Amino acid sequence: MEIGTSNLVLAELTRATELVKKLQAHIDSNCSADAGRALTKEILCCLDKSASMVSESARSLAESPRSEDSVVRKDRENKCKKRKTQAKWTSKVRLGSGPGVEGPLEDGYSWRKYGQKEILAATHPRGYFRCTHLKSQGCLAMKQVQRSEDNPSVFDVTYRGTHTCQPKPAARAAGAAPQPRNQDLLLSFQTGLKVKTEGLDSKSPEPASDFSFPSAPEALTFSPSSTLDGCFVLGGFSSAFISPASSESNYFGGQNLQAAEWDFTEIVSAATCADHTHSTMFDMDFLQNSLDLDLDFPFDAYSFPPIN
DNA sequence: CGTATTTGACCAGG
DNA sequence: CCTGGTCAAATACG
Repeated sequence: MEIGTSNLVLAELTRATELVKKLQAHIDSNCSADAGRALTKEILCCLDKSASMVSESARSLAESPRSEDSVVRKDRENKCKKRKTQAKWTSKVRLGSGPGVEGPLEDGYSWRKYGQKEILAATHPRGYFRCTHLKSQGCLAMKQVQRSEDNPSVFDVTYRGTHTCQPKPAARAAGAAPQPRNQDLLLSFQTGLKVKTEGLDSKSPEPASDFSFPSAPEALTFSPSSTLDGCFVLGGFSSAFISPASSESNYFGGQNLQAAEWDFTEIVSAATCADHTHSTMFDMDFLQNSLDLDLDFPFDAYSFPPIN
């Protein structure tokens, strides 16, 4: 198995072990059944992730054992790279609108809508947005927004990519506090916060057009996660991925990124087996986010010289 | 008049 | 062939 994958699996197993210990402690001190259930869920998820990592790794090895193949494959991927790489979404956040506010919350960035699509399994269409500064600054951040099925005042927002754009100078009114940036949100996820403003107010009847996003300036509400303390172990992951991803020398660096790609895809998809209100997946998504920056970064983007 | 949104067409992947 | 994601022309907005 690949080194990176082993690390990931190891991290998951280690985490599962820790959780089992915790569960044992809970049982010994006959704590609440809820806490126990939460732990059990966590553990199962860990094991599930590990299992899928292992099976995916095995499959991958069987499919492309030789390097020539991967060269060919890479070539092909370059042709249809767009879909391939962009089909991966990174972080998911549930946002409710504030009282009296229609539409999703302002997250501190300016977005331009580039599409809307009726989704088969959803009653409400999905809106597609990309950063306004895509052209001016090559900012690749995107998001997709969908009104929740059960609670119309809640929006499921899925982010992809990291903002590389600078905050608009003009938009900074003198003395105004900086708005929360996406990175901050992600960091919050990392530290175990969850973003969920659901149920603040649902007085808003459906707007005439069932689905509209008049942007309204509104602060995000953060609530400390009530889930497990120290809910995620970053150790194995950071050694395997965070450092390379954050090291500039590894940009466009080579096949290891290719390999890392499916690792993360797998992880993220596996992470969705967790209750989506749980902060774990945000941690995962955070990692994916930083990697995606590498994979999706256009070579002509500002701030990075083209490769020779 | 420049910028943002809307919306049907188009395309890739499954 | 179906679906989700993106493009781009037309349109609306400030």
